[in-house]
Amino acid sequence: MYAPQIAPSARSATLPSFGLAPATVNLESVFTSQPLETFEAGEALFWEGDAASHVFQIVEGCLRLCRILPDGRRAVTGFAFGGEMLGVSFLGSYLYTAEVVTKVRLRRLARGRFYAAVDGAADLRPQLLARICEEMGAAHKHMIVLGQLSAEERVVSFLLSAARRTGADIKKPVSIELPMSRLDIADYLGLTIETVSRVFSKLKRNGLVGLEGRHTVILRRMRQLQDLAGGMADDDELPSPQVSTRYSTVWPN
Amino acid sequence: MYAPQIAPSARSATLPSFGLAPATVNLESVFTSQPLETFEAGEALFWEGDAASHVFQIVEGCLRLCRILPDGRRAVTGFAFGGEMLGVSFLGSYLYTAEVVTKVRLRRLARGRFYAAVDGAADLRPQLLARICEEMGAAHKHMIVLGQLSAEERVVSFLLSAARRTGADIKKPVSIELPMSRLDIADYLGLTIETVSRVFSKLKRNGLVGLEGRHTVILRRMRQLQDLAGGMADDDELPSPQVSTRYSTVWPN
DNA sequence: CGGAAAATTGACTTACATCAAACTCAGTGG
DNA sequence: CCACTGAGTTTGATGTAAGTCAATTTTCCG
Repeated sequence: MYAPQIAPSARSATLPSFGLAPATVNLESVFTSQPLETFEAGEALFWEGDAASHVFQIVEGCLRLCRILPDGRRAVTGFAFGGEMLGVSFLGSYLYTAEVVTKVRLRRLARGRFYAAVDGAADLRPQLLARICEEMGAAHKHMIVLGQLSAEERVVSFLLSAARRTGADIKKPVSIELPMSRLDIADYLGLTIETVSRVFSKLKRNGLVGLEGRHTVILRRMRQLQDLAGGMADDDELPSPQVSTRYSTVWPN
Repeated sequence: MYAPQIAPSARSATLPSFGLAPATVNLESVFTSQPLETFEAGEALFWEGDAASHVFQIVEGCLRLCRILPDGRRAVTGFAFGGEMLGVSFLGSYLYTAEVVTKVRLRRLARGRFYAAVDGAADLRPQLLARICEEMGAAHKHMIVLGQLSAEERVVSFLLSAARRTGADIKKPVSIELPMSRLDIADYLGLTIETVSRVFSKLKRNGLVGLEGRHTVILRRMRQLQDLAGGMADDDELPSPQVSTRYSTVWPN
């Protein structure tokens, strides 16, 4: 899992709904009447510790989610992209600062209104829970990456997560965009810039990836990359599509 | 936070509900008609990857929540104690194996029934969300511990989290019980047994803690311990008691 | 008690961090 | 259009926190 934020649930967007699916409404529809806002690179959507006043639906762009420790160290806890929601799983205040990496277009809704809307629609409640559960799964996975994997394993699993985000077949070479800086990646993976850079260089030297400019990586040897990921390559996207699409009014399980 | 599982919400249990609080039901009450089960040390409650069939309410005891990587490495993603719930934030299958550290007494409920019960009571829905948000906050905190803190900082922040669990005043010396083994702690903190042990010894040598047997630690110099925790000592237990107790029928914010 | 598992301690190694250049490249202005 | 600039990145040399390997020592349970 690339971003610990609520995943875009690509399936429900891309699959036709057949005759079966009664999916009357989906979570995204809650935002449809909200105006589209734009944030430029460098701006902050909200700050860690701020009262969590809104829930956001990212339409496009990339955000960096981070916290600063008292002594200045920075932890990037995740990235958020178009199609995801932000701010759903916070209690009173935001857990992190959300900063724009590349120009973001989004819709927002006051938390109270968001929850009221979801709470009022029996269809939506299980969808919200499912989203949060996905986010939880991502957080757990990242814990393991940070706690158990070597530098190389961390970087490779990051690249593979990014690849998976594209939706492309993960068996075949893919070109991925990494809009964030090396520092962002380093702070996300609990490494230094230099270490991230050295792993990139080594992967390139061994022909596993190609680097084009600062922000695009071509993953070439998918099999070998999988092997280097130390077991954090597989198992995302657990096979449970039934929740979001087909039986959307039913609680998980 | 110590355990990434849903916190016991100590306040709602200990505070009187005054006249104001209309709190008709609380989340725990959903389990009251379920029989009390017992699990002995070493048993597993469920396994990572199993279909997530039940939600558990831990009455007493301690559990270790862990995942095994393909190559045998083990990650302990958290511990669970009496008063907490387990299995709430899973989609289709359990994200980790739950193993009993010390004899556990619990009640369980089929997930479908649990969610139906919560979904049917407008009072309970915000409570469930609040619980999951707390769990999310704990997961985020642990990410930072694993990604940014030194060995000493990790161990100290672990000790302080354990101290906070006791509910005692965190300014004054406390004696804490650590029922889990050093290996469990090491795998939780992304360190080795030896490193954990060395940090314990150093803290003892410097008079910051006392060690009595394998499982009890006396925290003596709270101020200095706080300083060594590298900024992960404070800020749990965010001031948002309103959700669970006083306005329990209202969504956060 | 005795014995095995758990924990501690010590000597040594290593993966990653740190410090310090050099290089790249996207803007900007001449 | 190209030189200049500075942030971002890569590369290299060196340092160090934590890991590994290997004995002890402690604990606790029968």
